[in-house]
Amino acid sequence: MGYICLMAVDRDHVLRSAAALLTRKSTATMDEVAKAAGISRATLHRHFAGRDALVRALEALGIEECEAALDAARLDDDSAQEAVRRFVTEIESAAGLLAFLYTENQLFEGEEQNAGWARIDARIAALFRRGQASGEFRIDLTPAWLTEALYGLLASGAWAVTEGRLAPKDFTHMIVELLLGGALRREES
Amino acid sequence: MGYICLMAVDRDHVLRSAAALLTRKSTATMDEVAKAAGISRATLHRHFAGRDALVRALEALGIEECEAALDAARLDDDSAQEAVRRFVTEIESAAGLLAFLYTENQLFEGEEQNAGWARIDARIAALFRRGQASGEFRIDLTPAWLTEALYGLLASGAWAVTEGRLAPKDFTHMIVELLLGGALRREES
DNA sequence: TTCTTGTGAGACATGGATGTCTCACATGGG
DNA sequence: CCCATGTGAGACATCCATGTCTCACAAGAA
Repeated sequence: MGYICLMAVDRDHVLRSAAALLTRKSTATMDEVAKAAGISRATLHRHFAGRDALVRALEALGIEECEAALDAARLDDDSAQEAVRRFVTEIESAAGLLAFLYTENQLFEGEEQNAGWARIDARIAALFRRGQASGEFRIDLTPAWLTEALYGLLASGAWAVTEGRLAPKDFTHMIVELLLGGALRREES
Repeated sequence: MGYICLMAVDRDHVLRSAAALLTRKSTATMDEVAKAAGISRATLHRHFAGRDALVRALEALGIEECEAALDAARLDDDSAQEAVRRFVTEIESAAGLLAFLYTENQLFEGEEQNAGWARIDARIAALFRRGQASGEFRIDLTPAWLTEALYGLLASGAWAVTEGRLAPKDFTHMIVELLLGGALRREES
């Protein structure tokens, strides 16, 4: 009975399809999500009890990918600047999902959010703090704000790509360069 | 008969209340919007034919405030850098509304968007282009991306403020400094 | 006062998304 | 072959936001 594996594969495929669709149209119907995954609404419902469960699962997936990217980026190696660069590179494929979850979180309002985000926030903020401590980053921009700004830029970048205003290949460069270097020209050092 | 004026005042008040509410909870019900404005749902309906009309009116208000901020910022005066600073200062009070409209626009999908945004995009992009031409701004970040990033940072800043992660008084500084200077420390010039 | 006007409250129908159910079918193993 | 399992299609009830309507009330003008 390999059905457990089969279920898992299908579930993941459904999740990926849903993420791809909801990135483009955050209000997509369960019917549309099902069609996008190539399954019927009934089967979709067998995997996820309801829309809420689906969003929660997507949130878990987003957190998972985010933490995987943080791990892969080796935040404690060499300079904080390079670590940021690596992280954005690693997170690129999940940026659309992040953008969806970023706005979705806005309307959770009262409810407590998944603890995973707090962990992720802490790791990213710690990275910026390390950069400040080492003298790489300026200290008048708080780590919390830099973290928030990074999310915002990732979302902006993901949307700009889906709407064709930004070439996918420029995604990482545009985000990292703006976040780290800003728009002003540097004096040649 | 001063009723026209009275209507206009009420309508504006309703619009402001709706903007404030929808900034915090973008899925708020017509009922909630009415309560937030201190009127009944029936009266709200007398001002705006439906939710769609309300959102359109908010869009028009956002465009109006945005263009007013662009005018007030005198984009063609002195350095592009200072013009950006002035613009962010001017737009601060409308940033929440902008953030709401920014995400709302994501789900317009097929429909053509209000031409006002194209005008605004063009003016902001032109500002960044001027900065590049004058040598103030680096040329590897496209004006279109800088414009997009500015929107993203304004939205991130507005949300961070409403959720208490950013002090309102730091709003302009955090956004402008990150956008223009980036996170890296500058060598003292 | 009387009439007009805007409003609030509520009833009511509508539409759309959702959740649940049944049933027929296809596939794959025994 | 026969049975079990997962699936698709569709019917169905339900919920919720929305849009429309009526009616009574309060405030202001004539």
